Amino acid sequence: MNLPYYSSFSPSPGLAFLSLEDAFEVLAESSEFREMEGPCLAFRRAASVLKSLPWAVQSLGATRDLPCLGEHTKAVMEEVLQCGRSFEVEKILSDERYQTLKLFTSVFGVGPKTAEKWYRRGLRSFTDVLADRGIHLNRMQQSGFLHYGDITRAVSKAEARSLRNVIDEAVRAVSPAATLALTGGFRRGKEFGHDVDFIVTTPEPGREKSLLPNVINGLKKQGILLFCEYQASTFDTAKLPSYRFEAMDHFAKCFLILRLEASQVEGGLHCAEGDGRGWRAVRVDLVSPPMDRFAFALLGWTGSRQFERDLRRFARVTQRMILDNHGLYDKTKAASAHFQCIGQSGEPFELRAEPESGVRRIGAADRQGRHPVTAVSRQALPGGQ
DNA sequence: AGGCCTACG
DNA sequence: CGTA
DNA sequence: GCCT
Repeated sequence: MNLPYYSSFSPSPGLAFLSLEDAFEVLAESSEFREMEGPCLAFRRAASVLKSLPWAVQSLGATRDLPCLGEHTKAVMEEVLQCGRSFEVEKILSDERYQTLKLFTSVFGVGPKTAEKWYRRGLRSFTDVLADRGIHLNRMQQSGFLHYGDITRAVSKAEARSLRNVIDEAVRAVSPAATLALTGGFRRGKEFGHDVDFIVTTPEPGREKSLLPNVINGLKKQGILLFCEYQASTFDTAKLPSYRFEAMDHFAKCFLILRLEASQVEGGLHCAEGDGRGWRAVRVDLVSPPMDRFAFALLGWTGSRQFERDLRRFARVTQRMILDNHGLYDKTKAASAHFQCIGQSGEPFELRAEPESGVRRIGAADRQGRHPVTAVSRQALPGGQ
């Protein structure tokens, strides 16, 4: 069986052989910390290929026709398959620099560069960082440390459902006709996530501009807004109606940290042993596209990250199209410097690979393996649900 | 030899 | 630089 | 590091 190069298109129950997958994730992370972006991506793809398989790899021969697995990754696999461990991976895991950078980058707002900076200063623990007078934490990092325990703890499906109610109430107070959709990992059928993503849109044109700020204000008045970074949309039809592509930048969105009350969660909070607070902090993302862009936003925000990468590269290289969260553009039908946008005026768009390309149209759940659903169709559009 | 998703704050 |  |  031949898998397409764009590996995360494949079905993927992916329960077994976590150790192989984890081995590549460690190698990817290590590459990232050493600023080797190429190898990092290659190991991520290798991990993604393994995750996408519906069976457990038990011999090297079974990986013969798989993409993204080359000399190095196969050598690691042979080691793991034979003795259940890899010398290279264990060396990385025992490395002080790797351990420290892994710890630092687990903080919301701290990436590889900042982690590296702190490491070079000789800092090795959170205590070291917080005690260093020479370190200025930005707003995001302050929140990251303040809510570290809560933010790094998984969010349950029950907590996501409860948050849906909280957001829905705040949205409905602003625009009763608005549509709210749960996206991200929970839309892919996951039981746990690290945050909760929503798309909110209103049928009243132009209203989406004030929608999010008003929702944020509502949450603030409730006293449950712990962190908020709001990004206004740069979309402006009045300015450049004919230059759609360049005018299209980004939808309004916000990264939030919300206070979730235990009393509002069916079955209680997913919290630490002996936590008597009765609430926890949760990362929440809201994105608010104009209604005619709902489907593209949903496609872009349903993920996973590797799936989005593969899908966009596939659109560009194989289909000669450009895909982003706003639309799909046909490069071969470009008028001067601009592209024609596909799938406007409400008809469902399809980025459907033909059978000979070895790729099929799939649903959100297929992006990590569960029941089949139609990913992008009329049913996914507001009013169709 | 050159690319690796794309776009924001 | 960081977020998704 | 893997692919084109």
